[in-house]
Amino acid sequence: MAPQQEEDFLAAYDPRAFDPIAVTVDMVALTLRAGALHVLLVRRGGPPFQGAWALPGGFVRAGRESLDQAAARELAEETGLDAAGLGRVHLEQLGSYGHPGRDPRMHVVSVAHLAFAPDLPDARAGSDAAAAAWIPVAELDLSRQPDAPTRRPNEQGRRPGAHGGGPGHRSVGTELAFDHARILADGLDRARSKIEYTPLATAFLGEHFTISELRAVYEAVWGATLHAGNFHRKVLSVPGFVESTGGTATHGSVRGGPRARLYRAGDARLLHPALLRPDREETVR
Amino acid sequence: MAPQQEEDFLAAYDPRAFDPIAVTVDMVALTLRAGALHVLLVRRGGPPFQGAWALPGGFVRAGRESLDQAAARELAEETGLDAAGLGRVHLEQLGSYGHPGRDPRMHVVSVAHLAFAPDLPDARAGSDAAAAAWIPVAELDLSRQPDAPTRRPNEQGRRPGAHGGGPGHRSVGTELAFDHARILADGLDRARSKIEYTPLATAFLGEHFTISELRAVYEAVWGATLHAGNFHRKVLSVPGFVESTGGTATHGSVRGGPRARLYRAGDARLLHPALLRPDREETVR
DNA sequence: GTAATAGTGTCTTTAAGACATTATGGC
DNA sequence: GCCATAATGTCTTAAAGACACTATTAC
Repeated sequence: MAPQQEEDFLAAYDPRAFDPIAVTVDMVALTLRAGALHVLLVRRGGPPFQGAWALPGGFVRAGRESLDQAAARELAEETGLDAAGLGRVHLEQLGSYGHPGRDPRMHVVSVAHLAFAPDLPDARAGSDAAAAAWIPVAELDLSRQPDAPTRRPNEQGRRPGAHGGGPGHRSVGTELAFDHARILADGLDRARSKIEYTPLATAFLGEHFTISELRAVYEAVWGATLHAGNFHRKVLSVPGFVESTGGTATHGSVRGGPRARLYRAGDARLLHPALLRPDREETVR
Repeated sequence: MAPQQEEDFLAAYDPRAFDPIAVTVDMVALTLRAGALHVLLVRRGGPPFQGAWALPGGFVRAGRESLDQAAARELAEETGLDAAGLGRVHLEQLGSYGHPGRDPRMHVVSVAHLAFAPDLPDARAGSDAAAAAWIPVAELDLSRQPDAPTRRPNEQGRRPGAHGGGPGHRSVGTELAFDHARILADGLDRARSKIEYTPLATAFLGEHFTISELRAVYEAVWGATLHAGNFHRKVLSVPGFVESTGGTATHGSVRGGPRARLYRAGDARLLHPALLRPDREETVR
């Protein structure tokens, strides 16, 4: 911070000397239910965007918590998780969104976070009275500006009811408040690339899992089908990705087949070599 | 945002009802000078951390600019770049840092940004009276907590004068104010991985460059020496990374050799296949 | 001439992907 | 029996890395 800003700082001790900026955290919490990717949303009870879905979030408590702590607190409030439950959830910062017009009431800078959670019981209302629920990502309208894929928040909020250029055939009550469609889209992009280079796909599963369950995570997040045999060999060949528990599943698959062996997450923090998404050459340039 | 927070919002319209949180942007601006990576720093003129180096930055103007705009404005003020010059600089958001104790005066959330710039004239003082300068990264003391490499800001600021566990043999006046050592370290980590998957190493160079100059960027950012022949063939084999200008350099290298051909940045936004860093297996797990 | 560099060629090893094969279990 | 699945094997192709080699330029 530049030294002359001391003056600004002194002035800032008097909140009335500056227009305030509110700081919030918003959560993109993802989980897998019945093989489909779901995101935790709350229904807005008042204006603006009354009745629309929104990402859960809230104010950072000034002087009392860090951004990560605020995000963890919000997530716990909406999901009912305790500290032990939160320990099984992957939480990382996604990015900050601070366009002055993104909230019509005042300038709000939101620090978005991304969470990968195993399948949890139904969400409950948080400290507030809003209904929280896990919603399939595929049901949401995430149409965005065609020329700004995901490089960084360009912070152009979309108006409620304004339909974008995308195929809007399932946009009944599925538009998100504020710029939350963009935040969610950025979170999904991050999730898709994160599981390429890290073993965090295991954060969507229970402590013990089969290779097929792990493959289902990749298929849900990437929206692609993977070759079962090659995937199996690849996962086992990456050092530290998974380690065997020695056990096997109690049942075969729903449609039959041998009982799969069980694994747990290994100690690697990065995957070498990585599990690269198929067929990105076309969309990449 | 959850609906019950309407009340919070209404209250927030009166700044005195809440302890305020200040929102700033800080810049990690990197460039290459004489083959070494440099970062733009300002010398602090007043307490706290008087006399220490700090990242350039400043307050976000409430209601008047986005985070990216604030970051671009700060960078322009410190470097003297106009809009045209900024167009040749890569700018992206790095992450936000909001531990309540990171600034002793009040709770400040800083949205850090990362910039890759070609070699620029000497930095000048910004709108403030601080001296801004490009400092070799190798001269700075970036020792950090050994168990928290870079996963996300853990927001534990270091005390000035408190030496970490690293080899502190060049820490005379090279400690950064606030938590800026961590922010810079995170920026360097981001830069190191960003040039693996994107062609952004070209952002450190002029419009025309040779393959050797591009290799010098990778060597400076990664801190490793690369095989010249393999690097050359690899760069030319990645579609859209560079394209030939048809011209050649006017001189050979300082120590002799043929005149190198000139290239400019291609149209790819991601590199496929990527240019992976050598020898990461050991440090990775 | 000497030395260092630009650029290319060749070979080995590793990894990814397509496909086939065997065994197991649900129905 | 039927069929989908778990797990492994084989083959081809792509890519990375080690190394050699030629041509060119500064000094």
